[in-house]
Amino acid sequence: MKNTLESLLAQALERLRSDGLVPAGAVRQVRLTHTRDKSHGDYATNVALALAKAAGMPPRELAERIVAALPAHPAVRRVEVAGPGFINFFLTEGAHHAVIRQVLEAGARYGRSDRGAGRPVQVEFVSANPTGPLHVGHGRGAAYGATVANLLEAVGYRVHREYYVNDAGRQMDILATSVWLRYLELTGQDLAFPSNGYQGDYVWDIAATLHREHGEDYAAPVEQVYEGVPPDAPAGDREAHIDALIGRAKALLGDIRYRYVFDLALATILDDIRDDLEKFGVVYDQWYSERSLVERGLVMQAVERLRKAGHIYEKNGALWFRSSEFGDEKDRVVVRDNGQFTYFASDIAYHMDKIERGYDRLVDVWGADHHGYVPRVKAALAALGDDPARLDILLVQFAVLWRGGQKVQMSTRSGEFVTLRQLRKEVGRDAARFFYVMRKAEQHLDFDLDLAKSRSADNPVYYIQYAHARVASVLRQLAERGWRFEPQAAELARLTDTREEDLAAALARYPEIVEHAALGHEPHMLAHYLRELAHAFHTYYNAVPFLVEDSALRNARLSLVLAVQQVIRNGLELLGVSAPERM
RNA sequence: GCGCCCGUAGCUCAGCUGGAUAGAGCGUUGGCCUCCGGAGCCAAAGGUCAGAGGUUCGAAUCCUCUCGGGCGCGCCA
Repeated sequence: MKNTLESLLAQALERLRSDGLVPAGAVRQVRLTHTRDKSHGDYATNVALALAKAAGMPPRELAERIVAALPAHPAVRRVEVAGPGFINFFLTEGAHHAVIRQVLEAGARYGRSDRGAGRPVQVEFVSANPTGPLHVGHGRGAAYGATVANLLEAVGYRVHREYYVNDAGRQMDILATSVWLRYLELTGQDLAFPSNGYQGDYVWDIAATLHREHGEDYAAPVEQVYEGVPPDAPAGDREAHIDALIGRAKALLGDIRYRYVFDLALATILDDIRDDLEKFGVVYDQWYSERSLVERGLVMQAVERLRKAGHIYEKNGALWFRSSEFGDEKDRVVVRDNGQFTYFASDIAYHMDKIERGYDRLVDVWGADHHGYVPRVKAALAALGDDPARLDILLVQFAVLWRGGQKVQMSTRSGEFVTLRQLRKEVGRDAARFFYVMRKAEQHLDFDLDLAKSRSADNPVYYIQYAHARVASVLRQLAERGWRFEPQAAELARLTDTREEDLAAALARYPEIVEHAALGHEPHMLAHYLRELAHAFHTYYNAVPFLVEDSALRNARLSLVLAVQQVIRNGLELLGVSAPERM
């Protein structure tokens, strides 16, 4: 409907343009919105206000001219100029009700569009280091990224979901060494575990696997391991300490055995993360290995490309990328004085590769604490000759958990509630997925665990799901009374109650909500919409009986209610939340 | 110090990219089932949109400054 009206307006403006009244390009100014107040009709536009100056006439007068030039349309009952120069559209009753049949006919497809025209988009999200289980902080990135991906798909993009696996850095060496040290402890030796090592129980678990499957094959005397290693903090430097231990692990194990421990740790943790996300309803098309970037020489190629383009220089024995010429606040090292690539160098290569894989748009979902990193990645794309505007970096603020009116401490040490797995176990997948995307991404999120678990109206997830289940229940009642839903028998024109009109209007808005949420990367809009729709439904349910003797009216009301159910189901599907038939 | 995000009802937040009288939920107060699921509904009270300037027909929304909160500023990943 909205599109129809927009095209009518475009035609009107085109006529006025050929009369020389409005400038070329005016059509792009067309912006149609739903009215908040019913006395302003169903849709309104402010084009006349926006174009008044360029047209050189008062807004109201221009509005009148536009209305006069507007082609007639059967769904439009009346068009009027109001206020300072708004043009308000009033639709016919039939137009209001038409959406009900549209929803029922389109079913699961209702709300989807081909706006993206199948263009390929890559969405990269979570990408947490595989050095431990997913933290509750990663959960928001997971829920948000997955929902943004779903939304983009719904509006017609071809979406590729990707997880970038940082399997090549120093953190992974620390993990492998931590596992090996725990393994040495399992062989019965005592040692002082490094303060900088990974302390979690999962490290013990991996070490136990190694011990169970390979006995003492990976053992070495602790005295040899620690011989000549500089002291740990607080007496010494913890970084130097752990680096020396990594070196010792590599030396004593040799390349092959070290790599085995490393890969065992990586595979175990990655399996855990994959499983965790799958149970959270988050599935990837690809897990992209940083190590593969290095091994294929892509990192070297990326640096070489920058060098050839004249954006690399040497200083203090290191290679620097002149990112400050592309909007970054300072230049950045890509190759350290010890010859190793920095993490940033891999990231340049990774984004170069993304572009080369032919995506139209790139979406990165990052934790907001990485925001300082945005300019340098964009700078790299620009320096490589690509358009940085093709990359959208979406920053997600942290979530703070609350229980019993208190902030939940989330330190690894306290052993309190830290993993996504635990969160899922406590509040369930549906509540977790919904709560994570309830707020816009750049807003800090207060995640109320008690509320997420409560089964009441206070809890928006249950409130929405309950509306869906209630419709299912109505259908069960229908069958018990020996009736069936007969859509052909429905006389939609009988739906004249204001609550029925409100519901139909809400249904008509759904495709626009999806499009808006998708293009703006704002899943919270869909979450809010569904709550409003559920509210309109509950109000209707309480006020009007559906299962009445009058077949034409009964089937009309059932049509409306089933359409509501369909839209709730479609919306929840995009959010990754289930739509139960009974609760 | 510099940069990014945020500041809207007692609390948690929306506000459709500058529109018409700023909206929800919770909480508070008062109501509603012999009827399709009370995990529900209705109503009332509650606002200097942090503050001050500016831009214009029109600002919670855009610009500048001030105040307050969060985060970030490595040859770490």
